[in-house]
Parts: sequence; structure tokens; C-alpha cells
Amino acid sequence: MRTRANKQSGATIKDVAERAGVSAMTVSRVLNGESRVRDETRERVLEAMKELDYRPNISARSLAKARSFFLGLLYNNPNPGYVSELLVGMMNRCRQAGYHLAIEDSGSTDSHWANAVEMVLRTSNFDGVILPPPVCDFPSVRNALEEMGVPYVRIAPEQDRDAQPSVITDDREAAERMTQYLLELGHTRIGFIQGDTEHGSSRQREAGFRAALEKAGIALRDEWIQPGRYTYRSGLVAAENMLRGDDRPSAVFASNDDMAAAVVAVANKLGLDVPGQLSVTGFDDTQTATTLWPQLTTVRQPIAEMSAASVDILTRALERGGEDSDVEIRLIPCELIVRGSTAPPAA
Amino acid sequence: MRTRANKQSGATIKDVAERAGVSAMTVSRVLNGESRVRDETRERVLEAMKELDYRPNISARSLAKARSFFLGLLYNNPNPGYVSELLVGMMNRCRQAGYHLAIEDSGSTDSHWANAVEMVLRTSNFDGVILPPPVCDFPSVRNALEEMGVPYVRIAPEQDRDAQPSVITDDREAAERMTQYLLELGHTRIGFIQGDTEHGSSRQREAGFRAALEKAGIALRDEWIQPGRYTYRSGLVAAENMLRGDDRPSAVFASNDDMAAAVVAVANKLGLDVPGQLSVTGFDDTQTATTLWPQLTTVRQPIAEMSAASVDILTRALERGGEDSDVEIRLIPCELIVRGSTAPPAA
DNA sequence: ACCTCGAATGCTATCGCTAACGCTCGATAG
DNA sequence: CTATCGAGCGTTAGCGATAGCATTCGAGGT
Repeated sequence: MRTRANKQSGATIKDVAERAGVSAMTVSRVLNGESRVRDETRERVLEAMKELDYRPNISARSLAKARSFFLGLLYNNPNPGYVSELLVGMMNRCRQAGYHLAIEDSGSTDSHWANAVEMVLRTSNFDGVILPPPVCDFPSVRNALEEMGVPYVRIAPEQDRDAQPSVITDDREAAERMTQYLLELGHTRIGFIQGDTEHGSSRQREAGFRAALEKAGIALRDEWIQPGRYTYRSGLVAAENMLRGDDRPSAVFASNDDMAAAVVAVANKLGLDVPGQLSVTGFDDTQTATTLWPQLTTVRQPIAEMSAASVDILTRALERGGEDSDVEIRLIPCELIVRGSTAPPAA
Repeated sequence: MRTRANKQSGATIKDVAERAGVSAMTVSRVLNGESRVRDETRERVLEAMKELDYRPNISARSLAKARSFFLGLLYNNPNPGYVSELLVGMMNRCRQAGYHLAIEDSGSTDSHWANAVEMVLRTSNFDGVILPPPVCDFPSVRNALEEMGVPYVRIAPEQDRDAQPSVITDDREAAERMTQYLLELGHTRIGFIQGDTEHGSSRQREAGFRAALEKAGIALRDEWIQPGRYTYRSGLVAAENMLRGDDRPSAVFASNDDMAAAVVAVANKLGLDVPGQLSVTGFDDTQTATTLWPQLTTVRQPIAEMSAASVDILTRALERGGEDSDVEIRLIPCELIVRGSTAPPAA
């Protein structure tokens, strides 16, 4: 005697069929919204389903269809604000598309990931996988996926931007616009805090920053370009290096909001008024940006929109059956958001 | 001709069996680490699996075992820091236990949830479900789960604390300790910002606060108890109400870190030094607590530990087959964390 | 030499659902 | 009036794995 683990009312498709006086196949057709069922028959079937409190067995369907209807999200991004927005966008779109979203993580990087990914895929049967940054740029992960023939979509990748379905942003342009904005305010002494070298976005953002300065004919000062790792703590170090002493910049462009928050904190500690004596800008427009006082001038990345788009792309590719293979790339533009943390430099 | 959607090397258990010169059943036994297989045979099977790059089909296994090995996380908590820690704890434990974690969300509350939950469970076959706050206290959700006979575990529930498997905290005691700490610093004028009324933790924390004041014989001032909703924005309003005018508290206990951050922001705006002129404390020790400057004195809730425990409880209950029904309750204690946002009151 | 017994393995019948094809029957064309 | 056609539905044969016996086989007891 089998235990029906999670089925109180163990009604099967056959029971429904019997009750409705049709064959199981017809019930299946109703279930899947297929054509070729007379309205009257459909009614009878639906009623029988209701009466028996019938719930289709997803495992059985998956087995027969050779599809699991599960998408996997492989992530190791430690930024909670980012992840949480990512999830919102994905979950909504997944539900719409009739998929479920499973999340898998491994705290480590690249090489460790190859194993982790293999393990995950060995025990999961995901129809497809979503790779947010920075995982989307780990070669070992991509290799593993390709070897196993698992379709995937990348969010904001740096490499091979059009070799695989992806959602991409214009980080570079946005960073350039942000820098231009600071220049227009009258700043000429601008510091920059780099992001994590593991993330492609770091290089994009820095490139945009440098391009804007170059166009304005302003020379870079090495001590005003500080390394960071997208974390608050790394931002603290960078900010201290940049702001101690009297020869400091009048504006700091941090590669993300958390590091910008650190700059604000250091400025407070040093008695520097933000934005009066120091303008600070971030990137991403995560919750941190509006949690600070003053609120951050930053670049808004529509993360939820991007993740929703990634689900779109992936599910559409799956429906197409993986054959008709034009690679879909979607660009989601960033937007400059001006808030209280920037002002013209002090006279 | 079937499309093997996600199976490049479509090796089945039969192929492995053939190659190893055994029956499929034996391969299955090896796969499930069952006893009664000679070491030599096991070796041969394992080798065959490797050679064929065999990957078991989870759907088939689920169908046969009447178990999906998927747990569902039903959440609508908008606090990114909380969610992200929750996920970390769960994912790790899930992997250890051989389960996968699927997440499902619906932005709405209670009544809407009943439908959402039904829909989710109708299309998912989760072996069990995890309910973090505040969903764990939505009666309609619990009803739906019970009607459908889906096992669930709750995290930090307020109601029926021992009617169902749960992970619980000592919010109340921790809030009392925190208040005591402020009293010991010499504060007697203490404000309190309430949490979301939808969350049971709100009431617990407030009760702890009131208890400590009462024990110290200090009267409450109504205008120093402000409503909040656990969001930064609600904290801003509460802080402004509490801090404008001269007759203000010397310390504010906010029911969570985000609202404490708002208090710090308002204090900054009003030119009040934290902690010199105003002590501020939070609750939860999310990332926000250390992202601010000064860093927050707060109460650390080991969220990841709690979520890991919830997976433990649920999976163990599932292994037991749902019969042997003593309800497992696990208490995870909170810890007072003193940082820079508190100091004795100004003379 | 015969029987018993348990460890190691195989056989068979599902698990619940769907693809593929086949049948029926009324409508339409010729 | 018969051949054709397609909408509507049924039949059959799996999908890949596991439960529950059945079977084999060698070791030890008598």
C-alpha cells in the first residue's frame, strides 16, 4: 500500500474520467486547455474535478512530457537588495508562464561552482537555468550547463554578450551620464570607487566614468580611484583612503549604493557635510539608496524588470523546443535618479 | 519521437543496468544507497553510470515514490535583508537533506493568500511548505494547507505556538533586555516605534519594552509610542512625530533596524548627534544595522539558523511519514548586540 | 546428502499522465 | 447515395523509476 505523501484526496485522472463518463485522455485535454473538446463535455469534466477535489500530479505530468516546469536560479550574489528584487520579478513571471522557480546557491566562486552546478543539475531536472551576475560570467558554470545541455539565460553578462540569450544593461552609458551630471554641477575633482572585479558591471561602470572625464578633458588622479568589492565594508576603506587629508575630491562616484552609503558614513565621521562639502553618488538604486539620509543620487537599474525579462526569454526558448535558434537579447536601459546627496561643489 | 527537453545524454536506469550487467532494480538500489548490494556490484554500477553520464530522472522517481523532494517557501515579507538570510539558511539545509527549495510569493495579504496558496499547491506537489512571518499567522493560509493535507512548518509564529511544528524566538525577552540596557545607561525618557501590526513579532517586542519600563517604575508617554510598519518610510514619520519639539526622548527603541535607520536619518536632519544627544536601537541585526553610521545597537536574530532549523523540522517530519506525530518546536534565542548608536544620555 | 536461511538480485506491476494514433459519426461535396 | 473529411473522443503504449514479492545461491546445521 502506497502512502500518498501529499495527497489527501488521492483522486487521479482516471477517477475524474470515470465520474465524468469520459476517458482519461479527455480529462487530460481539458486540463491542458487543449482544443477539440466539446463545451458540454468540458463542463462535465470540470465539475467532476471539482467534486473529487482533483489535483493533477505534477510528477506524472513531468515524466510524460519530459519537462519539469521548474526553472533554477543559480546565485551567489550576496547583495540582499539585489537578490530580493530579482526574485520578485522572476516569481511573478514564472507564475504567469506556468513555471516554478527553484533557487540554488553555493557560497563559493567559479571553480567550486562547477561542481556545485553539476550536483544541482544531477538532482533536479530543471528545464532551464537563470544566471544572474556574477555567476553569468563564470566560465566553468557555463561549460557545465552546456555540456549537460541545459538551456540558460544570463542577466547582465559581460562576456559573449550575444552568444547566448541574455538580458543586458547599459551600465557603461549610465555611468557616463552620471559622471556628466557631476561635471555639469561644476565638479572637476571627482573620485571613483570600483566594484568587485568578479562582476563585469565593475568594468563597465568604470569605463563610463573614465570616458566622461576624458571627453571633458579632465585628468584622472590615481589616488582618487580606489578599489572596492561592492560591499559596505570595502567602501569604508576606499572612502577613508580617498577622503583623509585636505586634498580631497568634491564628489565621489561609488560603483554601487552600499559603497556610497559607506562614503556617506565616512564623510559624517570626518565632519564633512553631504552634499554641501561632498557630493556622493551610487549605482543600482537598491533600498539602501533611499534608506540613507540624505537619499542617494544614483542610477536606477530596473532589476525586477530585468529578471522578469530573463524568465520570458527562457520560457519562450523552451516553448520553441530549443531548435529555432535565434538568440534573444534584451536591453533594459538604466535611468539617472537625482536625489539629495549631490550638489554643486562648495565655493 | 519524444524531445528530451533537458537530457542531452538520455541514458535511463535501464541503459545503466544493461551496461553493468544487472537489473534496473539493482541500479535503483545503488542510487538510493540501499543496503543489500555487493560491493563489487555497486562498483560496476557506479562505473556504468559514470560512463553513460547517467542522470536519474527526478520526475520518475517522484512519481514512483509519491514524493517530490521539493519544499515550498511561501513568503511575502518585503524586507530584503530578512528574506535573503532566510534563503541562505534554507538552501544549505535543503541541499544537505536532498531537497530542493522553490519559492512562491503573492504580494497581497491574508484573504488573497488563500487563493494564491491553493493555486500554488494545485500546481506544485510540494512535500511540505515553510511559512515565515507574517504568512505563518494568516489563518486562511493555514486552513488551506490543512485542508489540502500539506505538512508545513512555521517560523516565528505568534498564534498557536505549539499546535504545529515551529521555530520560535524569544522576541519578548530580548526586547525587555534591550530596554533594560537603555535603562542601565541612564535613560528614562525612551521612545518606542511599533512594528507592523500584521507581524506577531510587533506585539512581542512592544510587550517586552513595556514590561521593562513597568518593572523600572517608569510611566509611558503616549506620544513617545508611535506606530510603524517595519518600513523605513514608516519609521521616518514616526521619528518625526517623536523628535520634533523640545520635549523629546533621549533614546528611541525602534522595532526593527530599518526603522532605526530612519530615526538616525531624522536625527541627522534635526542636527541631533547620535548617540550624543539621542540613542537609537534597532532589532534584527540585518545588514542595515552595520551599513549605517554609527552602527546600530540591536538585537541579533539568527535568521539563517532559524530557517535552517525549519527545514530540519519539516524534512524530519516528512521522513517519519507524518504519522508519529509529536509536534517539534525549536526555540532559537536572540542576542543583544551593542554598537555605536547608544550612549548614556546627555547631562 | 538434504534442508534451512538469509543475503543478493531479478521480475512484474504499477505510479499518474500524455503522445500518437485510431475510431466514430455527422456534415459536406460530388 | 456514397466518398471524404475533420471534430471529438478513446485505446494503447509508454515516460523512468520503485515497491513488493519471487528467485537464486552459497553457507552452515544435522
